[in-house]
Amino acid sequence: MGKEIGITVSKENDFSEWFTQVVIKAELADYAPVKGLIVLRPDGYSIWESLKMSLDKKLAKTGHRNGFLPTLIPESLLSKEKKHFAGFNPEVFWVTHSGDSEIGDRLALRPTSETLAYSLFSKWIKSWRDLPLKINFWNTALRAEIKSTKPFLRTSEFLWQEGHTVHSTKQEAEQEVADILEIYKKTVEEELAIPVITGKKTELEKFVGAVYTFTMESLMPDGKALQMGTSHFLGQNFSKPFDVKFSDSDNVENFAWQTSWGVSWRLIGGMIMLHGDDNGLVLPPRVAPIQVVIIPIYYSDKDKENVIQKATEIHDILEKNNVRVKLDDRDQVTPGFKFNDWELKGIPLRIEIGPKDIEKKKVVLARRHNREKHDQVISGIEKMVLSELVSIHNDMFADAKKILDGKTVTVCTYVDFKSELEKGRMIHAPICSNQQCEEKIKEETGADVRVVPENSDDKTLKCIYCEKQSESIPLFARGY
RNA sequence: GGGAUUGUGGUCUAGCUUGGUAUGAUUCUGCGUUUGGGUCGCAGAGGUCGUCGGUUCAAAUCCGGCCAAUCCCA
Repeated sequence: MGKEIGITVSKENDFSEWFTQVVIKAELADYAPVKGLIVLRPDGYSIWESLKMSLDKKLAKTGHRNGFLPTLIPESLLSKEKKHFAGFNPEVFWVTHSGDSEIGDRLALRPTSETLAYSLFSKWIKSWRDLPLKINFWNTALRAEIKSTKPFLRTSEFLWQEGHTVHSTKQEAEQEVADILEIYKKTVEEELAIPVITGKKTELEKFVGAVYTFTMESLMPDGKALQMGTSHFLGQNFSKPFDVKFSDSDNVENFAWQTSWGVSWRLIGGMIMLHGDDNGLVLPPRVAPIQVVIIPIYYSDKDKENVIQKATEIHDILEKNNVRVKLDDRDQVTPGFKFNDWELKGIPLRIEIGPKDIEKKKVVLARRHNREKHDQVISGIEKMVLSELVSIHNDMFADAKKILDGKTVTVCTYVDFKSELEKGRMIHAPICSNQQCEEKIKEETGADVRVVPENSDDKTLKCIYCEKQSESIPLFARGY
């Protein structure tokens, strides 16, 4: 019995259904009444808050400050940069009425804020002394997703941050784009234990309106790549139409150099897919809303008193050491039920304590991610728990890295390319400078260039599609 | 963009073919019993059958629109 309480399908056999069940049953999120929208529940939002805090700290250190932008953008403004607008237009939600009266210049629910932010930047910036301008916005973006929506991965409204910076020189802006990518990578690896591959997007896949786009990609267990964050060098593509100008020290007017970058709650989707198992969610310790759960075990009232007292002591000492800890003192369910319950919710570390343990002055520690149990003496437990949490994170990252590396291959022919793709691999394959080859490969196989890693230039091989001289060896995969 | 499937107490579900008082389990509340990997018993609570409309004396059931979810293909 109890089958219907937990996850009813295996991750391996029915990945898609598994993912949805974990999201709903671990109480991270639920469906909203409108297509493609989800509601974040406290455990889901708490993970987002952890990411936000971690990123905010790093961004503050590098001179960024947070601001807030409204959701509505007039069409006249949104369409000012034509390529950019054309790229987004099909998925824009439009507000056409205010009450019963029609709005002349209809309003877009922001798909992204470049146009709105930059129309203001042109007002705020006059001199080189006003630069660099580095603002970050924590908000949501709305993009109408007609088909195959998935909680956290593809939703019509999503939480994200969008950073926008303005610089007086091209070099400084390019440095910013690279620095942010590094910050993103660090955050994802250190908070979520997700290994990523960084590099550039191709012309075909870059952000419309950018000169170039940096990206970080990860591979999910079903063989599809997930874009985890992007950082765009915008050059002067927006400063010109939006008139973002500054006077330099010689009092000559120049167009500014700009960047924009963002990560979304997709990161949470990636974390669920990568680390979760057949028992449910597995949370990396640094973002877990609860890091340690204590399960008291007792038979008689007398035992109960002793056990609860000891469990409370442990709870208090852990709390004093800044561990997010919960004592599950529910009386109406059995310890066995609690084990399953907290495993479903992915709590990284469990402490079991019963009469037998108290006699021996120890407890049982159980790790969620590999389900290993071992005894631990009570004295000095706070130090042990803190180091366990670090070690759990490291193990989770190492396991994920092993999977990623094991699923990344290099091929030289189109035949091999297709067969490796069917096995759910990420593939390094040489390609020429002709964009049509890239397009054809995407059309015929569904795989696109996820990222062109640094130092992947190579002119000594043959393009897997046309067999002419290669330009680089980018990384291909099917994507989310 | 094309196709298929689904929607019944919080959750899973029977009933639908052949229209007539909505089935069971789980959950929840109370009491007792149990508690080291999803205890058991008794009593009680909980449903506009996704939604709007049509057919009919009568619709969860038949028909249509819409909404939502899932999967497959481009």
